[in-house]
Amino acid sequence: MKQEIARLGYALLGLLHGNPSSGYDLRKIFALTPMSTFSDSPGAIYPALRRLQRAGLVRGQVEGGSGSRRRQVFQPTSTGTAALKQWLTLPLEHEDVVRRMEELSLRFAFMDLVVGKHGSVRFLKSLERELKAYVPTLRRYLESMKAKMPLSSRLALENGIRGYETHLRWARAAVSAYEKEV
Amino acid sequence: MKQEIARLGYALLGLLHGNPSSGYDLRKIFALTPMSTFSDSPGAIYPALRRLQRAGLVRGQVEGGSGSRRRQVFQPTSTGTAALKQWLTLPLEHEDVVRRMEELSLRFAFMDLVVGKHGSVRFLKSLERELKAYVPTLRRYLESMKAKMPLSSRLALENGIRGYETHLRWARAAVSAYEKEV
DNA sequence: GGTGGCATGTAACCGGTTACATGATTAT
DNA sequence: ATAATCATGTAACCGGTTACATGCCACC
Repeated sequence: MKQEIARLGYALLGLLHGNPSSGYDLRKIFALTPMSTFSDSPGAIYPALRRLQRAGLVRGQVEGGSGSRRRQVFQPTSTGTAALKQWLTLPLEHEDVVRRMEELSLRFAFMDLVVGKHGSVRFLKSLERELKAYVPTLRRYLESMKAKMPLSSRLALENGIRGYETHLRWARAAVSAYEKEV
Repeated sequence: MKQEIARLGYALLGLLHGNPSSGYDLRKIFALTPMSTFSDSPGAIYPALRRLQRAGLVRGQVEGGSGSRRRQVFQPTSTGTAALKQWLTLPLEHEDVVRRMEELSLRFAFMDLVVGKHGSVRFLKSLERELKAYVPTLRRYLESMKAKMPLSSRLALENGIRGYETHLRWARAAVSAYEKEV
């Protein structure tokens, strides 16, 4: 019963939260908006919705009347919302920053609506803390290794580090944005 | 025979190029360097090496003498190097930037050694071209949607855009780095 | 003789990719 | 009528995750 939820599952839960949608609607989101990091393939989305439904995390209701392939609109159940909230409030760990930065971005996108401003700011501050620690270790690694690295490898690493530095600056700016707001 | 090669497969081919290593060596690279976006799990690496071997892309030779679990060092065959080169010189497409930016970074890291300065610069210029086109479309999307988006979603998108802007600035700086060099 | 590091492997499970397939409704 | 779009589905395949397992060697 307590099956794990995959990334796509959380993306769907987040999108459905406060926005009941059909599989087709969700596909269009993935196809036409910057959420296009996710695949809009039916082979990904419909099975994912079924899994969520079987796990009792979303409820679907068929719109209109006749026909075997009629539009079905999904929305999270209370357990679904709880699972989403639990995911959003998971403590941020070093590994998240190293290997799952995109997932963190996704989590943050849903925060306001589900866990509110406080949750969002708490998240940003722990992200800031992790990045503040991580960036210097990357810089040190680059310094100690660059003599032995080919230029493109060095530059690739530099690119990665700049990415993290950008995230860090962004996190600080985002905290200010919340402080300014209201 | 013409099986597709997964990302991990290319990562291994790239690391082995000019650097014959054992599975264990490769695991340590993934565990201890900024290549840690890849898993260092034996369940990922050893099967991947076997696949490459079966496909004739790497050749392994057992070091030392006795024992059933003796260190085995792999290196790319000429077909392996050809496959790597082919991957590295694949034309850069819009979809790569949208959905596979990390893969592009990985590709670039191996460029110098395999396709040389020319290949690296060509890659950077096409990356620059793609990003120069993509960033404004993201900015426009944000402008047109931000009124309807919760703050955290807006900020998450802003984060993504800044990431791409950073990549763009980096690509330009990287081209200069090549021009300055020799 | 026991701990820890070196070194390699396997198997169950699961989710995404790709490709194929169906059928209703709307627009030309 | 027929093409396009709405809308949902399935099945084979494949690779990564997780967990488990084996065995050698060095050192204390």
